[in-house]
Amino acid sequence: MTVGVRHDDLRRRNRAMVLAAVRRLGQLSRTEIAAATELSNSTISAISADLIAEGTLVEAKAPEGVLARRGRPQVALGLNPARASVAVVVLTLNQLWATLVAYDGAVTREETTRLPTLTMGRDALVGAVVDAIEKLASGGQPPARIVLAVQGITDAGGTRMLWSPITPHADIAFGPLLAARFDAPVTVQNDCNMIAVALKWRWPQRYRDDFFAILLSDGIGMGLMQKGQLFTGTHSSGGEFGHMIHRPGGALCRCGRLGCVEAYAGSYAVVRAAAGGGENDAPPADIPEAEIEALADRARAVDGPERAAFMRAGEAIGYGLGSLFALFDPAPVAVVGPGALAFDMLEQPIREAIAQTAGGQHSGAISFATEPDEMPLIREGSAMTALTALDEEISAPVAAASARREVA
Amino acid sequence: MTVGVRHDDLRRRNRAMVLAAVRRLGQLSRTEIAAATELSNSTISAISADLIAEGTLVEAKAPEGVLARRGRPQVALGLNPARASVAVVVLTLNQLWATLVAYDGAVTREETTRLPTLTMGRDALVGAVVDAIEKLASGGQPPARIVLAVQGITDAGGTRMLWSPITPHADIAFGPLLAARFDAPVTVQNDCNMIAVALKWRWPQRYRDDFFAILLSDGIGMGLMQKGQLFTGTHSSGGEFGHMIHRPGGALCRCGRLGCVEAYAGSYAVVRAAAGGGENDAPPADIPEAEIEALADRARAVDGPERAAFMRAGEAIGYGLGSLFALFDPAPVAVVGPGALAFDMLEQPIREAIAQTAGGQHSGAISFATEPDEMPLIREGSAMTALTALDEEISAPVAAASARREVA
DNA sequence: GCCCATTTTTTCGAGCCTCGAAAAAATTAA
DNA sequence: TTAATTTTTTCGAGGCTCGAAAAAATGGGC
Repeated sequence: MTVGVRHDDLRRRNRAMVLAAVRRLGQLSRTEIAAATELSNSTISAISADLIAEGTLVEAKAPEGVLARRGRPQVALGLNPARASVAVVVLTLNQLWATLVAYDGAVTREETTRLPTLTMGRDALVGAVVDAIEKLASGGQPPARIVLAVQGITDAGGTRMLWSPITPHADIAFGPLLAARFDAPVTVQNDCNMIAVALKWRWPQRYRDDFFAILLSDGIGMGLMQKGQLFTGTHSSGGEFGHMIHRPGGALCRCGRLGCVEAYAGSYAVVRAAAGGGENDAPPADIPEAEIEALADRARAVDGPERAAFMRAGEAIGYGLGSLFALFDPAPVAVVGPGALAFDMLEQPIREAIAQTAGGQHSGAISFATEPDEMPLIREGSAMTALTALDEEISAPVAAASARREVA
Repeated sequence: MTVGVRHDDLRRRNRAMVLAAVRRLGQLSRTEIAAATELSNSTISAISADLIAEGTLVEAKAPEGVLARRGRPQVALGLNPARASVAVVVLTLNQLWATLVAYDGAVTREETTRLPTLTMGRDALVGAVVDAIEKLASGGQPPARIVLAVQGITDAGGTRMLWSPITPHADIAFGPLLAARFDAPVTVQNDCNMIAVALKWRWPQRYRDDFFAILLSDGIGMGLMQKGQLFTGTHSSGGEFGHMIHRPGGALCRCGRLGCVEAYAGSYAVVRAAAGGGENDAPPADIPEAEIEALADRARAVDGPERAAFMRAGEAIGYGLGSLFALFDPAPVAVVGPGALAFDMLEQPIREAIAQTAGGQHSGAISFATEPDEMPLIREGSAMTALTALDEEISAPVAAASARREVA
């Protein structure tokens, strides 16, 4: 049950700390690493020598146009891009985005493929992912890790996609299938969780330990950072904000249930409501983005059913956030995805709704930021997820590394 | 930012592991501790010698009627009750429960005081807590730690009570006040969180890493264990399940807002609804338990407004749980407090409501257990919270301990 | 009763790891 | 060219854990 700390763990952890510092802060001298990790210079000297010998870190040549001070110049250490590479695949409705990322985080190769995800067979879908990764890796070193980001629900272990709106097929074990094919660890991740990870990397001062990332798109998703950790469910990717119940017995949701937040705030729900249809009408599928923008323009111009639809969407999101704040406490919110383009209409009803809830006590202090383009975030978050996992893996084999060094 | 692991941490952590193993599993021989912690016998020998020399552990004399095997008999180590004691104070409506607990977890002294919490002044309330602890500690060693459990919201740091239904006074800094008076660390904890802690200690196989403890009383509270850790908000004790919004603009809650779960499921809400009053009537205060039992009996006997009130309560709880499950995934639920006595009427509407939600996918697998008496759990959870914090504190001073040993 | 088998616990030396201090290295300023 | 300065490495000390061996403490069998 409770497991003691062995002696080898110490080195492993400190190696991990060094890698984490370099990954987060970029090129750092040994002295700077010592300051960041609070380890002694001698320890950093030893660890970085190991990491350089292994090819994990490299000494940067140019000290950059840094003003030359007196004394021995610092030599910056950086992640060795050639150390390994990771593959990121993002699967969305009718599209597949594949990216190869070097160990230092630089994007090496990118491919985008269109494919009919809603009508494809299960095996064809898996095959498409395999093909994409194969194409990425062709001619280069095989990826050391693979992250597949999907809309929908994944399992907490990251081995399978349990359900996704992009395909009628449920419970696809992408993890084992890809791992067997490419002989590398694979994790399947929820797209919104990757957005949250990316926000933290990209704007660490704004999105530090606690924040909500709400994806407003066809569906409604959420990624949540709590106490510096990505929040996940106990069995699944969790955080299904869009399927919290806003109005019991209310509007028909794409998931088949009634009254979910998404059934009011998903773009299909807005389109349905604006069209004046009953809230239990089957939701329209695959709405072109242009249609929604036209709807938003109309809503801004005229106080008609379109505007009412956006107001109802904002209200649903606001009440949902209020319940969320009752559980997690208020924190900054990032509104991501196409829906962010209509946030000017959503903000007021959202704030009004939150003010009606327990989370509204400090409603003035709740800050919203918008980011309409979600794809770069999903890819960046996935890449960082893969790379930090790789860092952990690289930190482990102390025995192997020191043995190799002795031989040399 | 990222901080490396120093060498001293190693011993400290392993000492903590040893204490945790003995606390969780009871009297253990050195060999058993080694097995539980996965540390070597030699390490356990060294650590336990230190802990015994400090007076933290003691060798148990009687090997109990354990069947005598061949070989050197194991000598069990246990927590030394005289090592320290902790004080637990539970503040509820009109009552104060104080308990002194020895280091091994045995209850040494208990006191219960009645007091008019709703009408008392702020200082009088603090004074009552001080008096209770003074009385507990009189004649013995001063408590090494104090835990104060209260209904309502506390801050995440455990220093203050932000809001409680038992008093009109908000934001009382019990922590600093008591700490200054008794020269010991103090934490202020939410009662439902303490229930969750207690459930985990008392039935570790049933309530392991993930479960919900729902307190059904005058108000509705929740304690939540997620991934083995007590869930708390980022700024407050969090998990205000009772104030998630069940029906936007719905029934008037004790908190002043409309449509909270508690406004349907708190006992005041059930009484109000059963009495046929409007759902926006001011909620009745301080309902005697007998009245509620009579209401429940009536509801069981006749299909009238009383039964409808319980059904509506169950529905609110069920929808709330459904939203909770959408975020955290389904997990076992413990229904604690007086409301558990009416759970026979609540279960069906709860299950029906959950089945209407995203969390209902596995609604058959969701298990409920009831525990009508919440006070023993609150006290036990508070005591274990104090004692495990003390264990951590005791694990730290390695340098001091070994220095002392050298002198001897 | 005595000796042996058996199991627990302690002791001891080896191997790592981190740290502080001192030495070495690599510059700029004078 | 030398002195000052800053970074990095080296070296020895001190801790910690571990495995193996020794010591301790008991029951079983003759």
